[in-house]
Amino acid sequence: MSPVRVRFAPSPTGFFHIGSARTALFNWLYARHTGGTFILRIEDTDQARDSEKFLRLIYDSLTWMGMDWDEGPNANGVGERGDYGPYRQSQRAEVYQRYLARLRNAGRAYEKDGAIWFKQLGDRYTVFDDHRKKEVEKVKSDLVVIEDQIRGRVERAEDEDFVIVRSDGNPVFHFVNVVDDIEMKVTHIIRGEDHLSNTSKHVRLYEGFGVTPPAFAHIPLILKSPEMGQGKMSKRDQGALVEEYQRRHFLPEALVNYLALLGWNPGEDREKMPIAEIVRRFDLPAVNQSNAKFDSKKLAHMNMVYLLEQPADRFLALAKDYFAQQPNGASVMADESYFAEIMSLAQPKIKSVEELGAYTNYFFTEEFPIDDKVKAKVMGKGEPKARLAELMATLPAMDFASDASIEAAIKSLADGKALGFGDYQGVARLALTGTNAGPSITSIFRVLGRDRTLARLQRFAAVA
RNA sequence: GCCCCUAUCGUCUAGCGGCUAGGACAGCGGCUUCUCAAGCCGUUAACCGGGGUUCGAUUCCCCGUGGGGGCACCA
Repeated sequence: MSPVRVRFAPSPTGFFHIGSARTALFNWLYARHTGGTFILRIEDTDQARDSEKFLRLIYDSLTWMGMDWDEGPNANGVGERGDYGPYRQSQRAEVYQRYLARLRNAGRAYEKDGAIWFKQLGDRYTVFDDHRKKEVEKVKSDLVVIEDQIRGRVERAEDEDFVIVRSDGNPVFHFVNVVDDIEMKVTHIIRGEDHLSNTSKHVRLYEGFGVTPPAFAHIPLILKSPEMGQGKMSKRDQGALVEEYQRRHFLPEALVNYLALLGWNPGEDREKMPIAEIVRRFDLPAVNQSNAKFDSKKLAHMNMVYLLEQPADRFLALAKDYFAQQPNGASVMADESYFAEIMSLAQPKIKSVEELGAYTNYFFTEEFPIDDKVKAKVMGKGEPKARLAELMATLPAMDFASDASIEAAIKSLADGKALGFGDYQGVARLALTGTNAGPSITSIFRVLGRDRTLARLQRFAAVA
């Protein structure tokens, strides 16, 4: 069997959609699983809608998700690699001319209304088409049989001539897609199910060229989640674009892991897996046949699990990346070791990098807000003002060397009053952070330091 | 309207003729705990309907119904 060659063939007409990313991923996984070649081909034949900046978005998104391509344009936008180029359809006009000539010589192409049409073989008749509200010419012919790797045998009638070159001279998708797949020796076409109906056209085209079609594998589509409504996920839907996850500092490996699970199952109840294992387990027959609804909660959970297990230095890098984009980022990161200390406190507690700003805010400013609901709750129970006063009295002599020494000091204070640690924890946290959520109170004491801790307690006591 | 694909908890899914229908996310309850998370334990929840085939159908076939896609000089 010849080595596997698969391709991802986006057209740069919009933002990089999550569904496109999943199609790319399945192709990439299959190439890596089989030791084959992953080709990136740019289908930029629709000049009116294409744009250079969308091209870069495709390169960036694929790279961010870790999908490297063996052939195609270089990610920096300069030049390309591979023996079957050019890899942008806008530069392949000569190839299309050659293939058009082949079709003409075979009597399978003709001109009408200034466009060039592909000719079906068989007896002709006309019929009124309800959908298009006009008479159309049909051809009596055998059904096209598609042996799909995921869906099995699919039969479909392909009984009309169709345009392959527009009257403005630009070849259409069906034609260039098939020509390029032949020229680039693609062995497996893995694409969304929305192309299944087109496949009969493509098979006819292969026949017209006298070429055996490659294997087809039509993967299920990604649908909107129930709260988003009905139908296929579209560019306008919340969470539909890859760049959104990049912007929100998701971990790309979490997104990839989640996407791999949408329409594919590795068996053995495995879900969270390193990419090497996904590559090892992935195969076409295990891909599902029914569409999947997108679940942002499950993605968020996957992201959290990945985040929790990151080594401290990687988490710190992610945090820096995040704060670099925040308005107050520079001042927050000014003291490197202080910043690192706080990030290490935050890592086990947050669910996503984008929570970092709000979660650590009070470490970097005295202007943090006080949560009124929390305040009402904390101040309404026991004698918080008395506890606050006791804490302030104890503070000057407290040993700030470690969390343990701070904890011991507070505990002995509590013991002396026949109280518990919790009687001090809540009010101290409120005074120091303005909320009821955060790292251990002893860590907050230690990191803030004696002076700032005391000052905040005093300030709070004055207004509480 | 025509054509194609599809159908198990709310969601992602396991199941490939005989199962107490399993896992994950979400939900709910509890434990743990200095708060909040996390974690741990438990729990609610599903085979779309009707015909066949078979000793026996979630599983195979057919028909409905639901969902999705396509029917362009878009890709």
